[in-house]
Amino acid sequence: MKSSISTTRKKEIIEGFYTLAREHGLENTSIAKIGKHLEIPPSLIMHYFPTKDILISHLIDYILDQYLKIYEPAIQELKEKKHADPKTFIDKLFSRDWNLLFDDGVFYSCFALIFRNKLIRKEYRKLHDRLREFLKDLLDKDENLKDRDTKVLAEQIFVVVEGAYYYLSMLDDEETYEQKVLLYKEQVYDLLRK
Amino acid sequence: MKSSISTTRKKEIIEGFYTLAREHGLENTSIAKIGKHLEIPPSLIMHYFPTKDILISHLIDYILDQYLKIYEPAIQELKEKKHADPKTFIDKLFSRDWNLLFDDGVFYSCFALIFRNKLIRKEYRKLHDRLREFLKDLLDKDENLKDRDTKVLAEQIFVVVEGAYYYLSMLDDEETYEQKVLLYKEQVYDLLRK
DNA sequence: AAATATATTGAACAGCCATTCAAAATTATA
DNA sequence: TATAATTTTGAATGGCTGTTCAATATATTT
Repeated sequence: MKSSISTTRKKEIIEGFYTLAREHGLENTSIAKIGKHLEIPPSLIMHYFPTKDILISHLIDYILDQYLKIYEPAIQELKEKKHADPKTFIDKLFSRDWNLLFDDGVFYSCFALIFRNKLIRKEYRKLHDRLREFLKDLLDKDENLKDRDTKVLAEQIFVVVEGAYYYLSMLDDEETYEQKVLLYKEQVYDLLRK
Repeated sequence: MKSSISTTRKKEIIEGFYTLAREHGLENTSIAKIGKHLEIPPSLIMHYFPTKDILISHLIDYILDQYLKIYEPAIQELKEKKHADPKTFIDKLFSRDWNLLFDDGVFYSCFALIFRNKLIRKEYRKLHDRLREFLKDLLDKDENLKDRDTKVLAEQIFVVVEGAYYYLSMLDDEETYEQKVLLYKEQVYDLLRK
């Protein structure tokens, strides 16, 4: 129980930060605004996060954690089965409910920070490498792929997924969106059966 | 000649903005700082760009223009030839000198704005669609691809390219970088000969 | 040369920014 | 219950933000 107030307050602050960043953008979210949102003085935020840089780096931890959590159910589900069909996972990757859980705006705003902050860059890299490794493990369970280089394959799949979401986020038209998703999904399937 | 001072000043301001954004980040670049950098009062900047939003939207025009310019030599060169080898173009896409001409940090910072600004989103989309259309035209000149859906193919290629650069920007290690580039390039080649 | 339009200056603005600090309230420890 | 540690408050800071405005300088048109 010791110092659990501290823990929950920190969590509360980060989540408030995330909420406001999602609504008004990362660059428009100040410590004072977070304070007002949570009905606490800004000095309390500074008490737990001595500088804004530190606050931001914790926001990034939170975001990357959330990002990973989206994969988690699929990961869990598929770990239990001995041999799983990667297609189930691919479908999840491209399913709509994914994006509903996660705000790409904040994600890319934070991503833009990797170019001037080595630590943030490393954190992003670590996350992406972990996802690739998981997919590799998954592919290794598929007998059809047993003579394939699954590490390379996992990488190629994620490159398509990441490029897909990058481009998809520019689209306004629902119909076009769905149509492109199908296309990219097919592209990943092709990689699997190559 | 009429009102050419206005034109060059505007250009100067935008380029100064870009330079500072590249150095210190978009969110850390203020009108006052641009003024100091160019040795002009901030009010002169406001004279040409009435609000910061307008200034930013012009920066984005500039960036997307630059982005397109990277492709231009290749586009020009290949347009002249009647039937061109797409591989030459792909190689250019993955060549190192590309990134030297362009700052991904500013590009992705601006990209993050598409999520809360429909106009910016549209501009980004337009650029990416133009590049896809160009590549399609290029692929259409290749006889080996004459029974392929080149529009789809161009899209698939760019998805790999964009996903590749997204992931590559997280890497610190030069050697790993080069190795991944080869891998992604191979992935695009596979699409061509599929 | 006068009148008009454009370009540039510099000072000033309120409002927000991250951050500091000392004091108070609350909780845990002895 | 006294002491110590943690949590919370509220007021204050200087510096930076985008923006306004009236005045001046320079260039263009009449």
